[in-house]
This record gives sequence, structure tokens and C-alpha cells, in this order.
Amino acid sequence: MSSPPPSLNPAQLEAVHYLQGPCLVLAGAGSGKTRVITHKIARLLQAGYQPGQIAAITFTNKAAEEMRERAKALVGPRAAKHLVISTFHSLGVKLLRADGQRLGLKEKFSILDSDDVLSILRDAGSTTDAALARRWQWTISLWKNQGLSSDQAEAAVQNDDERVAARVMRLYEERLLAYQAVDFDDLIGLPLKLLQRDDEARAKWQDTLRYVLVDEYQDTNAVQYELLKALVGERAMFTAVGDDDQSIYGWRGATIENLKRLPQEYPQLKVIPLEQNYRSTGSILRAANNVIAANPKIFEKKLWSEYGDGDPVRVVECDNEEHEAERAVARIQSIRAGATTQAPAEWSDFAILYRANHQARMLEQALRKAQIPYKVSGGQSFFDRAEIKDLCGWLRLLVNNDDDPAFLRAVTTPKRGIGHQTLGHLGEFSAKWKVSLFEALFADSLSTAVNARAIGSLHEFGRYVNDLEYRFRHTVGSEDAKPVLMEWLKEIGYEQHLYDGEDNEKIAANRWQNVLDFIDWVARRCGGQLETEGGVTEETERKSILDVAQSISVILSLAERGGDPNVVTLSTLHASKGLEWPHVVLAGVNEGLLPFKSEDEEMTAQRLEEERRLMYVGITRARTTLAVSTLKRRKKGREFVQGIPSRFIGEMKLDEKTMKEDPREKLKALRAEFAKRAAQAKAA
DNA sequence: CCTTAACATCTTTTT
DNA sequence: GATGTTAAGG
Repeated sequence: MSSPPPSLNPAQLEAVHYLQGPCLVLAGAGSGKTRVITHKIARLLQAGYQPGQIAAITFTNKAAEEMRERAKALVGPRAAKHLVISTFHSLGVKLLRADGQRLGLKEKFSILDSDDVLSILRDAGSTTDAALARRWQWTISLWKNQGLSSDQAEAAVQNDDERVAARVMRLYEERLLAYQAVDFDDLIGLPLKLLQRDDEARAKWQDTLRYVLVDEYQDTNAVQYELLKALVGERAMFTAVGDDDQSIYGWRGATIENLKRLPQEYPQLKVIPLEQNYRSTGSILRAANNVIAANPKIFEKKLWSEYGDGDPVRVVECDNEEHEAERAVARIQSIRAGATTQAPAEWSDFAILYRANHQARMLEQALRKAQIPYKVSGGQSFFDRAEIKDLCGWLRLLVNNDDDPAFLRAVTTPKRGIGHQTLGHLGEFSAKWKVSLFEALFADSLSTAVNARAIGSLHEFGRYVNDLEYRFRHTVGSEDAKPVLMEWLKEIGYEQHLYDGEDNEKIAANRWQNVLDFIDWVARRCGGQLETEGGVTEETERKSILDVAQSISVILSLAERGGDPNVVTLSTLHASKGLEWPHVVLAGVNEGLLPFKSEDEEMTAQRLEEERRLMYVGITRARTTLAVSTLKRRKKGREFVQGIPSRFIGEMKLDEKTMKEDPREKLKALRAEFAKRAAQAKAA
């Protein structure tokens, strides 16, 4: 954060102190919206609200965590502990855990992650085509985010693809019901259903959560909007904080309509714009304002700053992607060494932002070549791979037999003759008797729900899990752990499973290698005599495989946090929202890329406007310097085609002199200078 | 006709 | 880097 002033400005004060009714805070980029929310929480406490009566809702866990930290600093740990600060989804979980039974949901319903969903869809639609299943998942999710049931979706289908998707959705919903499982979208939709249909529950929750604050309101979808409405009820005590100019998730179901509807549905709505920016220089803000001015406005808002103009925004024309990456690297090196008016910078002061993930490749290459440390944000980790999640599912089941999603994953991978029929019956049975799927396995009365043959397979599976658990509990130290783990893989036939599920042998082999790496990783953590890099052996505490399995989730969440190392950030524009850096480079700002144009989809005005907001988000990430680079030639097919600078560059209305100013010679000299310095450093 | 290897083509992503 | 597509060859 750039140093915010010690006290709130008049607009922020007004937003914080307005408690009389519904309130919409239009928080421009860098205008201190988190500050407003946390101060408003403090104000509410002061006004007599109990901590547990105040809910602050965010979109990501990260945002929720940060907000809780900031609130804690303001109101103290005791009050902060009881504040309801969570994502829409975890609030949904809270409601469903408490009152889901009123919808006929069992108490310990399972929450499926998107991999679980994908495999159910593949099974329900009987296809091995992962891409097709993913398209279904996509459409079904969009439907659900619009509040459509499978019936309604079926009635509204436009084409054959959608017709099939709707049919799969019906099967999918039946399957979820039988398993007593919900997906992420249900975590919003079902609580809404609860509040709409159950007067008692509605009264209870409206009485519990007496004031609701929503962060990033422009990202809400239709169902989230309805949930908010149901939650605040007639009293309508809420504050929505958002910025229509930063709405970039339309493709995910978020709708700006929610912003337009707010003043219509709540005529008494108090609208407070926050226009003073505490982040960026005048030049950067001017460029941002100019770009967004081309969009139609819902609410008038123009950012301003007390900071001086600072360095002009640069436009860097590059020959091709490779050249662009070099230029970005050269720029970073020269700024870091203090080649601008700014003070020398850390690596972590830099970010290179781009429209699409694949653009990161060249940039990574160039950074590696220049030996600059970097991280690619949003790159999925080792543990997100399907094969690793499969095995983690098994381990989770061993650690906690009642983990139903883990049960479902383990019992179906690899396939062991227990199909969805059997699992459906088992799910119904477990819901009826309020036990976990695993507990249901050994219930005497299970024979009333499942046929004898299936019971045989189920018992066999249950016994195997118990047996494995026993072995893993008593295997200690990495030397012993590895063979036991390998034996496990052999017993469940996992290698075969990988090769069966994939036509391409290379890919399967690659996955198997990942599995072996994972086994090594787990075994190493069992401790004992370990060889470290220098060939030195080291004695560490010995743990059982089960102990390690138990700590995996902790290790993972710690790894996520893992401090903030001093590295350059590469990120998509989408993933950059909410973050800021002193020095930002926007890469590949060309027609076709940003605004993105797809071959088979028409560029509507709406689409273009969202692309423009994306550009706006990118510009406003920068605090002191901003460079926008374009490609003169773009690779398309085997030939280069001419690259056209994005229309957004024109819209920034930069000075003529800024556009041209980028002496190639100077950069060359700088690069030579750095090569020299590097050589010297190496020699010394 | 089927297999393989070179080749081109990449949206955006959280829960 | 992964995934579908096309052209060549068996």
C-alpha cells in the first residue's frame, strides 16, 4: 500500500458513517475501499452491533483473510474473532451446515471440487472426452449462476449442444442428490432456496446477520444478488462496495445489472463515490481515466490524485514477442538500478501483466536468461494435477473415514466394479441414517438398500481401506515407507489405471512419473536417515505414513503462504485485480489480443467494454511507472502478420512525444552496460 | 485405412 | 506445454 493518509477523507468518512440504510460505495481503483470496509465495521461496533451480527462478504479466501487481519488491527482480536468475514461460498456452507436439513440435505453433506464434478459429468454423460465434459461443466455452471434449474435450462436451450448439456445436467443433479453432495454453485443457490422457502430460517438468519457488507460487488452474479437480498430482507441494512469500471468477470456470470438494479430496487439507496486515488501518479491516472471514458457510464466517477504527474506512461513498440520480452527485461533492469527518476527498486516491485496465459512463455524465457527471479501467478501447482489429487483423496480417506468426497474419489479411482447405481443407493442410505458413506458400508441394514453382489464389493473396499490404514499407521521412516506405498499403488492398480484412461502413452507415462515423484515426496517426509543435497546423511524424526498424510493439507496451506519472496510477478490481467506494483509493464497490447477477438465469436459492444475495463484494471495496477508494449509483427500460423496497436493505446491520449520517446540506442547502451556489470560481478 | 509425427493454436478463473 | 489437426507414410 502506498501510504494512505492518517485519517479518512470526507467521502470515506461519509461511507463509513452512513448507517441509516442501504449504501453503495463506488470505490475507484486505489481509493482505499478495504479501509472503508474495516472502518465501517469498527463504526458498526461502536454503534452497538455485536461482532457476530456483522457480516463482511468477499469473493476469495485471500481477500477474506486480509480483511480479517485489517479488521483485527482496528477493532482488536476479541471482537474480530466473532465477526463473520467470509466468502460468499463459505457463508453458504455455514448456512447449509446449520439448516441444510430443512432442505432435506444431510448434516455432513459433501462439497465437490471442480475435479470431482468433472468426473461425475464424464460418467453421467458417458464420455471420455475431457474437453466436452469441461464444456458441459462450464455451461451448467453458468446456468446455475443464473438461477436456472435443469428443467428451466432444458426449456431455454438454444441449440443441440445446449440440449445435450441440459440432459447431462439433469443426470448430474440426480447424481448429486443421491450422493448427498453439492457443488460450488449450490453453496450459493441452496442457501438462497432455503431463505426463500423457509420463513423460519429466513427470520432467523436475518436476525443473526443484521448488517452485511459486500466487497467487489460488481463481481456478483444473479444468484449472489438474490442471496444478498434475501439475507438483508426488508430492513436492507447493507453496504455494497464495488467499481463498475473493474467488472471483468462477465464471462463467469457476474453481471453489471446488479449495480444498475440496486438503485431501482432500493430507491433510498445512498450512493457514495470514492474518487481520490492513493496509489498512482497523475500520468497513470490520466491514462486510466481517458481509456475508461470511452465506456458508457452507470455512475459518474473520475479518479484524481494529490501526487504529481511522475514519469510519463511509455509505449514500447516491439518487433515480435521475443523482442518484447527482452525490452521488458531491459526496462526492469534499468529501473531497478535507478535509471529513472525513481529510487532503485526490488524485484518484487515489478509486474508484467498480459491478457492470456500463453503470453507468459516468452517472458519467462527472457527472465530466466537474464537470471531474474520471477513467479507466475495462477500457475497450477503439482498438487492440482488429477493424479496427485486422486492419491491425496485416498490419503484423506485413510486419515478421516468420514470424508465423503475423498470416499467417492477413492472408491471410483481406479474403477472397481462399484458404479453410480450402487453409490447412489449407498448415498441415500447414508443420508437416511445420518452416517458417512464409509460408516454406511458396514451397517447391518445396508442389505435393504443395496443388492448382495454390490455389498460384497463394498465390503471388500471397506476392508481394504481399514487394512491399508493399519499398514500406513505402522510404517515409519522413509526407507520402509516407500515400498509400502509402492505396494499400495500396485494393489489398486493405479499405473494400469493411468494407461487405461489415456490413449497417449507419453502423457500417461508422464502422469505416472508425477505419481512416483509424489510417492518420493511423501516417503521423504516419513523421516529417518535422509540424504541431503551434499550427500550428507541426516537423521530426522520418524513419522508414520499416516502422520504425513494427516499433515499434507497443513503443509500445502503453508506452502501457499510461503512468505513473499523478492521476485518479479508475471500475471494475467484478471489475476492482477486488487494488487499493485510500483512498476508495471502491460505486454502484448495489440488489437486481437487486448481487446481479445476470437475467431468464432462476434465482438459485441458489451464484450469490448469488458476488454476496456480489463485495460483499465491493468493501468491502475501501476503506482509510479507504466509501460505499455505492442508488437509490430505477430506470429500467426507460420507467417508473421502485421500487429496493430490496440485501440486502447490511442484512448489513453498520451502526448505525442511520449509515444515516440523510446530511443533504441539508449536501451542498447543500457543493455551493454548491464552485460558489462554482470561480467564484472562474475569476475569478482 | 490406420498410425504417427510434425505442426499450429492457444481467453480470462475462484469457490 | 498440452492438445487437436493435418499431412505423409506404412
